[in-house]
Amino acid sequence: MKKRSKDETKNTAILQAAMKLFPKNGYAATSMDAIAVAAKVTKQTVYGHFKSKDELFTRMIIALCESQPPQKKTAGTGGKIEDALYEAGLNFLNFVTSAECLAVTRLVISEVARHPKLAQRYYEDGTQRLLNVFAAFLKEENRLGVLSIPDPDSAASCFLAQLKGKYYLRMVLGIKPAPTAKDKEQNVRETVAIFLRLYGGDDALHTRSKL
Amino acid sequence: MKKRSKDETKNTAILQAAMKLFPKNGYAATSMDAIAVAAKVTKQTVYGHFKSKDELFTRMIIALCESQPPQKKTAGTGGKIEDALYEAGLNFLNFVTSAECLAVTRLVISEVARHPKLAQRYYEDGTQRLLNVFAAFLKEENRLGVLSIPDPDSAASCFLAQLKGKYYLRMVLGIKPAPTAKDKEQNVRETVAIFLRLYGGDDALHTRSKL
DNA sequence: ACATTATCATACTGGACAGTCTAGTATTAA
DNA sequence: TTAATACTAGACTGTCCAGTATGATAATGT
Repeated sequence: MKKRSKDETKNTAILQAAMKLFPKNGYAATSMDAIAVAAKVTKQTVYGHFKSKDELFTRMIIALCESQPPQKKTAGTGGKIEDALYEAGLNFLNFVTSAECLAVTRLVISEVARHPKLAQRYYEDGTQRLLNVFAAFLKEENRLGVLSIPDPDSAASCFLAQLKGKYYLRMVLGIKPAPTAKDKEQNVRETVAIFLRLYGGDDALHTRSKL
Repeated sequence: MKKRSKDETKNTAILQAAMKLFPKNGYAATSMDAIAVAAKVTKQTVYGHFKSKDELFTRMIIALCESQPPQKKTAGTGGKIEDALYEAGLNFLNFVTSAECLAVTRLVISEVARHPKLAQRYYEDGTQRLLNVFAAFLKEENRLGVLSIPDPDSAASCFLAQLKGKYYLRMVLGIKPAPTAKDKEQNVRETVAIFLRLYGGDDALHTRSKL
């Protein structure tokens, strides 16, 4: 059997072109020709690597999901719990409201009817995972005695809900004026304050010990 | 000047066909022919009433915005504030997670890039307005002495954020299993509890006086 | 009554685009 | 070296669809 393997670099070039064009223009308005051009490849090659537009779209979204960096844990590093929550919250908010993330989110939402499994996957690999990471952080703080939250999963959900609540839908809908960096910081501060009022308990507990 | 006016019933038939088909299939996948058929009208007539697909789409969304029923006020009707919040919250949540509302939301989101003004309008006539109504409700309760919330707008935003936080994105993305009616009720109860812990102050205040 | 215009019915145009085909060149496993 | 396969280049097919054209009929304001 003589078999030449397909060029991996072309494959990723095609995927990357798709990652650029689909979120920018939407599924229908992105042509396979345009993707081929952007990937500097012939249309034939595109069809050699992906058997249809639909498959390319699907694999592109999956690749995006898998390329999401794992959120770093910051539990138990000393310092005030407020600061840790603030940092985690700001990271989260900045991530989900970044232009790229918003574009992909809109894309996935627009294809919910035709690609329900993709939406499911996107949610699990995105929102769900971040929720779990944050809940794990809270549990760790619980264990360290810094916090004492009866239901960390629920609290995590509450925190992230509050965080996104104010600006997320606005930004998905592209409402102007867009919130500034200061707006977001303010939002995170308020959210942390609310969270601590709800779950912080005694003020003396808010500073984490090293052990 | 002799002028025959266009048939109003045809106009609304076309709009209604558009309201049915666009949210169901999306902009690109809804053809003007299909709309004409659904409206029991010729394509010519469609173009007689709306000069392009784009205009029909735009007017359809605007008509939807305008047809949204004003949320009823329930301030100062006696009974516990918890119950009033619960009722308002459940109404809100059921409304925004109804199949029709979700479909339109997805549609507007999918067209953000091409119709930014429409998204703006949709937000203002939808979310924004409900937010204002709820804030007005809180202010009224403030005035009646039932609540004493320093910043009712912020509190309203907080309440609705918390309400949507848990299930809204899930439902926009069509994540299965979909939350049941009981799930939603539970969610509203939790949200009311959180709200009252944050803003309720003294427990004695939670029962509203008739005056 | 009459002219204007809405509506119907149906055919047509022009463009976009998914996917295929052909034919030639380059690469690489055996 | 050689046979298979990837890739290039570009033409081609078939379909879908927005929007127009034609030509006839029906409604309506004057």
